[in-house]
Amino acid sequence: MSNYESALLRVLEERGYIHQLTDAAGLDALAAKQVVPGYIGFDATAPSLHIGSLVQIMMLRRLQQAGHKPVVVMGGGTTRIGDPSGRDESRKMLTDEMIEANIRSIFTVFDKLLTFAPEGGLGGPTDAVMVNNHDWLGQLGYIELLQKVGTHFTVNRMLTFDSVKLRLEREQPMTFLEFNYMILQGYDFRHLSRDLDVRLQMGGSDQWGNIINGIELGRRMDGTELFGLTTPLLTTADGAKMGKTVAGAVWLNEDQLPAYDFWQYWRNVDDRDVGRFLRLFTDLPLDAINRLEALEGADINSAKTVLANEVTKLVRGQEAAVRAETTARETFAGSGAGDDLPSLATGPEGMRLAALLTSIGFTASGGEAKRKLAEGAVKLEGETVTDPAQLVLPGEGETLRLSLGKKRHALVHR
RNA sequence: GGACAGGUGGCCGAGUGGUUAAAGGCAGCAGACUGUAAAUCUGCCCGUGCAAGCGUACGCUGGUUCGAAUCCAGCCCUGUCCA
Repeated sequence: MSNYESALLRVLEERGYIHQLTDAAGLDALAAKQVVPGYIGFDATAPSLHIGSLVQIMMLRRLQQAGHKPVVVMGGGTTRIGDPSGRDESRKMLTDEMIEANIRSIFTVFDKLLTFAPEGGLGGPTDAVMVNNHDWLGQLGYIELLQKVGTHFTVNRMLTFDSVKLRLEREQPMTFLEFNYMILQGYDFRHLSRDLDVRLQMGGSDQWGNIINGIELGRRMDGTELFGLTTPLLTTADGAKMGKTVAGAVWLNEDQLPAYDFWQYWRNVDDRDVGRFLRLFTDLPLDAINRLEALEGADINSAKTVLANEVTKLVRGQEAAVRAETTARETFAGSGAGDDLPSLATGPEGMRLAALLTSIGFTASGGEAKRKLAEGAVKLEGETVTDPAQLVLPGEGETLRLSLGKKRHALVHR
């Protein structure tokens, strides 16, 4: 491994963030002598990012910790086009209002992990800022775009990019609109380099091509030297993409996924992922991580608890982490039930078991609820129950514990 | 604009007139085993109903037929080649 001079690259290297780097020596020298504003672009297609983006967010945090300036670029403009990378199908269009609302919602998570400049300003040299690429992309006229940016791209080269090649190979359609995405994203970097003196763009490994475009563009248009860095594609040890669970994506925002479920995701990671995730997603010092990672057999469970606590603390706050852990301990260790479990009121009439399972979100349909009951997967107050028509009516002030399988638990009250 | 190929359940992919709610695989859920892990084995995997059943579903719209994902016509969409 290289011996970096700058704190930034040392940390990123040690903790496993670096996959590809355009000019390691150049960036190292720069970061060692001055503040390097660096940016990562994020999509605004949903009201929350999920943990697939957490590596990037954490990387911005490291950047700031190392004394540099994080710039969060929200793709308000590019979201209107849709990144063709990694997907076969064109993306749905969102309205401007939806995109604005998404950006506001996503900001709340960044605000926990980064120290931002006061609203509207650039703040101190290492204060984070969030910008929206619609602000500059939206003003570009088509002719202007073609003249300024389009002349620096050759179709020959664009066709060699993975995002494009993949579509062509799979004989999937790619619209001209999407084909333009890389031009716009390249322009982002160039714009930011002039406007905010940004010198570094980071991103997932699928963004390599886009990042290179920006670097090229900066060099051709302004003669500026820009740097690019990508993170490894994060898969879990068994090869799946990170961030999918029972209920779908693992969202960062509290209103998309309760803290308890968020905590559980980390508590349940594969043994083999524990060390890597601790390095990437927590601020724990490396020697502490090495100790935790070395645990074997069932002991590694305590490392997973640490992981869950630390990540939840960062993303959801200290209080949420404590609540989630307490609930987990009471639920799994004892036969009790922590009060942070999802809960549901039956109303004074009570509810049939099958309907209850579905309303609480354990099953997607009444039919599935019945099948799970028949499989003996459902427990009420620790007793296996099988009758879908059974009426569940907790007494006044009483709380019943309903479980699907070993992991999913909920509280039912009147 | 022309020729050819194609559009099937979350994804991949069989199926070319009835026994097809549609093979198989992946993903997912549950059970057993465990450590809230992995691997393995087993079951489940459109909706609704206690059930018999009913309702939806194979790009869209019509048609042929007792009966269509399967045949016919028109349309829409995609790809490849040609202009």
